Amino acid sequence: MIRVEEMEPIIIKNMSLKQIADSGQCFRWRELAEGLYLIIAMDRCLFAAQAGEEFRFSCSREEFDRIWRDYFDLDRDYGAVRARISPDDPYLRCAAEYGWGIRILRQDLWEVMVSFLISQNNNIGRIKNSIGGLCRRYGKPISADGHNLDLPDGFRLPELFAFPTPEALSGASETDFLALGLGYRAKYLKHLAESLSCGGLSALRRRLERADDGTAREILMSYYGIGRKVADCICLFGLHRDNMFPADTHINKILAKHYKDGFLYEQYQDALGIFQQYLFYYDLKGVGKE
DNA sequence: AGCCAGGAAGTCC
DNA sequence: GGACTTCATGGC
Repeated sequence: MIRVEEMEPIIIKNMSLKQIADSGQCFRWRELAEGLYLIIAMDRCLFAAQAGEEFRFSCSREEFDRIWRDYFDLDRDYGAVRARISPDDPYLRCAAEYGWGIRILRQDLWEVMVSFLISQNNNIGRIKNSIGGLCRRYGKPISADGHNLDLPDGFRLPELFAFPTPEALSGASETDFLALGLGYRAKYLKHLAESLSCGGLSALRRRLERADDGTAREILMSYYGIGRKVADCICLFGLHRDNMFPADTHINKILAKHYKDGFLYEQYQDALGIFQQYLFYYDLKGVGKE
């Protein structure tokens, strides 16, 4: 068993590493062992171990408070959010109870854009493979030095790579992306990487930050290959706009089946994205059917 | 073999 | 504005 013991263990409620890893919002977490995850984000790596509400992290306390507390969205009380679900909404209550440990991570905007561009009409396993390939080919190596890990004999850590920059990806061709299994999305990524290279990403970020939700969606949809659903995913997962409610095949199926009389969009304002994740995960795991 | 996967663009009307 | 088709590709 691998031991992670740099920090004193801390207690976190309403968080399940396994549920987050399986929730389809991030595609690069890796389960190294039961309850132990390797997380790469923001050009850093982190080893995280969970036993009940007790968590151990491989970074210093200072780094955790400065970087990862925000990444895990720990300043939001998800228990209070769940308590807002209407008593007359039994399906969402069940979904939220099932996915009690899901949180909306504060991920890097560019990584989210690329990830959900690739996600369209695709399955999560293949999305993970494609993104993993992109990082191996075009991402900068990351070191796990400084992380205090007690590794069992013979255990070898995988090579770690940062998510590739727009500039790194714009150097690749559509054929290169096809070889990584991107399919027809290869040309979308080629366009996106080129238009956001050389300062384009920073400019976009600034525009999005001062745009309202509708405008942010429109800006994102103006890019080749980004439609309504992907734009909403980028707003939710890349900009942490918790009132966005991306409707994919799972959500549409749920709405048609269990919400023929409507969904409480107004009442659930500014928590819609979290509730969407509960519903998505519930259906993804096959619990919510029938 | 056909259908599905965290859909979007193109092409009709 | 819709409805319908096409787009890659692996898994079941």
